[in-house]
Amino acid sequence: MDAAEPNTPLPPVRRSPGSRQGAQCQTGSVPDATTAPPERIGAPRRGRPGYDRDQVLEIAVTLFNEQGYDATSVADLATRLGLTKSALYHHFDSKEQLLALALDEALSRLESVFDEPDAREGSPAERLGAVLRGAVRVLVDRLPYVTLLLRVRGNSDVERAALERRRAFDHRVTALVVEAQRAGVVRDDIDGPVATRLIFGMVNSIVEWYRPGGPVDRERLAYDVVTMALDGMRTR
Amino acid sequence: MDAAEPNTPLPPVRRSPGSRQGAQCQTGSVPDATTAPPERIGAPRRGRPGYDRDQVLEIAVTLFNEQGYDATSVADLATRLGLTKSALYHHFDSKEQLLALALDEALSRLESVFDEPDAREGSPAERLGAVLRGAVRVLVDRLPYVTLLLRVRGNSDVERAALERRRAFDHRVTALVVEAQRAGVVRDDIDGPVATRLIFGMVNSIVEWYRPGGPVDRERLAYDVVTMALDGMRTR
DNA sequence: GTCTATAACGCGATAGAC
DNA sequence: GTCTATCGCGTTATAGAC
Repeated sequence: MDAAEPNTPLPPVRRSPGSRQGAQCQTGSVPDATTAPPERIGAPRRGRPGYDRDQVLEIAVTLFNEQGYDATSVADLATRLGLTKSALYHHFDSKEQLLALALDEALSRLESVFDEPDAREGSPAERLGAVLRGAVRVLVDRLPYVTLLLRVRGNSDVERAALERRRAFDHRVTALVVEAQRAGVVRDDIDGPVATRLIFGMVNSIVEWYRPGGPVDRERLAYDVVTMALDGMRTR
Repeated sequence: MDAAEPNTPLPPVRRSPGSRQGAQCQTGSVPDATTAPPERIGAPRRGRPGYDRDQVLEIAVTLFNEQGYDATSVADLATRLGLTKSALYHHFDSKEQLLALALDEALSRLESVFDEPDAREGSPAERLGAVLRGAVRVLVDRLPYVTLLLRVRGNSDVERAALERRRAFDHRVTALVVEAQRAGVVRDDIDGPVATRLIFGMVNSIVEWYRPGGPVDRERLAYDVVTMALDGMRTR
């Protein structure tokens, strides 16, 4: 392990519990979906704040992103949360479960993009635009989760399952691109799958530099990405 | 460290010595470019193939990409090369030096893109296109090196220096984009730096899926990337 | 002199006992 | 919760083979 960022100063952890956007529809298959009471972990026993499950998860994800999943020990996590390992293990089965929950959060959100009305109606190009816009919003709103997802390299069963699900998502977008090509609204001199991958490269790269609270507005970014993807950079 | 892959069963270690894929392509202007005698490491003493420095480096980089830099031990490397740790240490100062050499290789190649004639003459848009095309070629020709570079997160001085150099490269491209905007050949309704980052996202994502010897041709890819970056996906 | 092998050092982290 | 044994890591010392 290296000296990376020894002790980052506890980023703003706040998060509204009921902020699940996107028609849940039958995308279902979201195992936990904690819409229940915000149970406290690490109770206010000695003036400590106490976190709910979502907050614990988000802090874990942040740590995974900072140090890498492997390099993050459960002890690190416990320290950051101000409680003991055993307390953590009382609420979560394993470090890998935290990873699985985080990846599911990112994937569920991404998949729900297809359920939004704009993504289901209109021309292929319009639907493609809606999906891309939705994806950008998910990236921005769930930045640490998607960041973690995009760094997964398939080093375990959990990671491989996430990669598979991500691929399925990509395929759905590719199908949309190909459909748009057949409809004549998207150039067909570029291979559909290649074009789709390049677009995803563009969208996904957002996690590398976008920081909430920074100068770039979320909606502006979503618009710019779709515009650049569809219309390119050259003056039209 | 985690259980992920407890003890990977030593993947197919053998590798034919002369299997350097990807046209060697003397893109020129490569600083070190050991054009000297191909000194052998792990001499043919006992029927071992023997590698030159570049080959050792490439194998190291491949391992770093497969397992991660931290998770790759010098012993792993030695095993893969069919020699002992100390033999390795005779030729290289440290594991980190291997990393530094690899990152320098990637960065030097990328920087040299600006030196090519096409990148120095013509309109801003033309030069931008040339730089992007050159960058794609470097990515493809030096895939493992650039892959490693793009995964660097600044966990050590060597990594931070590489990040700094990479940022400098990005700034030069951003300047080109802004220049092209002022010249009126690039849309100015999108923030130049944002657009540049998105373009880089597109270009850099190539390392995630492109595989030499696959169905996608290098020159075709370079053309497609520049076309999509400048003209977008929509039918024109 | 050039290269490689055996052995071991020092350090950090992890795991188990208490 | 703290302490301690242990292990694996990058790295080095020394010396033998070409």
